[in-house]
Amino acid sequence: MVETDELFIRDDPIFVNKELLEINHLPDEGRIVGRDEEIKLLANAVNPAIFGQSPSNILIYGKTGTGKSLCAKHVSQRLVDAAGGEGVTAAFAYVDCAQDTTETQAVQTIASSFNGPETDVNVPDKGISTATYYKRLWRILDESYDVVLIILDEIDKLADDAILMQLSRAGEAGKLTDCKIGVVGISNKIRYKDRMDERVKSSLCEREFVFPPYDASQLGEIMEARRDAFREGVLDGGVIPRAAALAAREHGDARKAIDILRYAGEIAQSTGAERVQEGFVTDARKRAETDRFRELIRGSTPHSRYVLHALTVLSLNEPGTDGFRTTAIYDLYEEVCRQDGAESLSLRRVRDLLKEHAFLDIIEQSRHSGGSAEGSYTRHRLLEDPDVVRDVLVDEV
DNA sequence: TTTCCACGGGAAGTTAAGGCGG
DNA sequence: CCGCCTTAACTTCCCGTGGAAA
Repeated sequence: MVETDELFIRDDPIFVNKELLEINHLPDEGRIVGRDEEIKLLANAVNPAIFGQSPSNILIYGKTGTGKSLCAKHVSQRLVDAAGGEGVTAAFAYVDCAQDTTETQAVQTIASSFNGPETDVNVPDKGISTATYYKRLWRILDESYDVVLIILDEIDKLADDAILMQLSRAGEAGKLTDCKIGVVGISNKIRYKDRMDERVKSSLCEREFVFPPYDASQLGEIMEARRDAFREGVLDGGVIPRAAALAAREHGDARKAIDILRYAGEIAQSTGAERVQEGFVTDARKRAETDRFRELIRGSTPHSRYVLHALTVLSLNEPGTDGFRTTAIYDLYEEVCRQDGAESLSLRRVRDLLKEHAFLDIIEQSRHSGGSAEGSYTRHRLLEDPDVVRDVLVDEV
């Protein structure tokens, strides 16, 4: 036990184990809720690996917070353990493609995570060519493993398909002699497959799974499993059901549901309330949304925000419309620029900025055509709550 | 059918900022 | 510290698109 220092308050009146509500906290085995079927199917697809045979390559789709990464990691870990029991040396690597967007960065991450002290291969952080990273990766794999799984999370954030091509053909091309590779791609864009190279598509998508959003009762269970984060009896009975209902109605995103729960606790903390009350949930949701959105647009350029600002104003003025066309947004955008004393960018550039927002799922684009001499055009619809966007944009100045 | 029009987006070029070896 | 190279952000030019009107 750690010695207690009287100077600091150690008795948090609300939380006892707040880590349980942090985003990177992974539940233990058996605490994964409502994904039994998915886990079984995933396990089935990679099952050959425990005998040292090639596992199927997998593509997992599903919106954020549906447990994709969680299940992929969970199944991979169990596979590695099970294979060990059969005398097969297995391992898995996890790559967050949002962080390693280029081919080189991704290979580097894979190679260094498989590399151990027992190999005589050195994988430097940088300084060698992509081809060299591959060569070293193949050597590490052949020397140390019978079979490996490579999880590529947020695979749609990759700049190109090159690494998928390399990984999927490593065996055929004779780069690897002993080791087998299984690739687990994770994407939250259902349409990701459409723009994949045909050759990659056929080999990578041997098995596909779609993870549905969680429903209210599952979200409730997920939060219930983290009740230990709070001091006993502090959490009012209505809080979790209310948060679950709210989260299920909007997105079915477990991560957001847990965020809501944490913020509700923080609101109780900061207002000095003794208990976390059901009434805190609404505010907690708003804070969760605001924080998440702030994070999403953190580091974006001023003009990127002006464009968003323009679309937000339009959405607030005419709620319920199915979107606004590019030129309407551009006109208002120019106005926003003038108010801010900034020179406006070209229409061409604004089109690209809108596309970037669409990529981040901040807005949704749809093509339309028709009208006299109007040809085809794009409509843009804000996916976020306009009030949240406005709040973030306003105090971000 | 052809013409017309506003729009979409590819290609190539410019500029400023930042990292890197010497 | 300097020259060299890469990258991000943005522009300019221009061709393709698709339905309505001629």
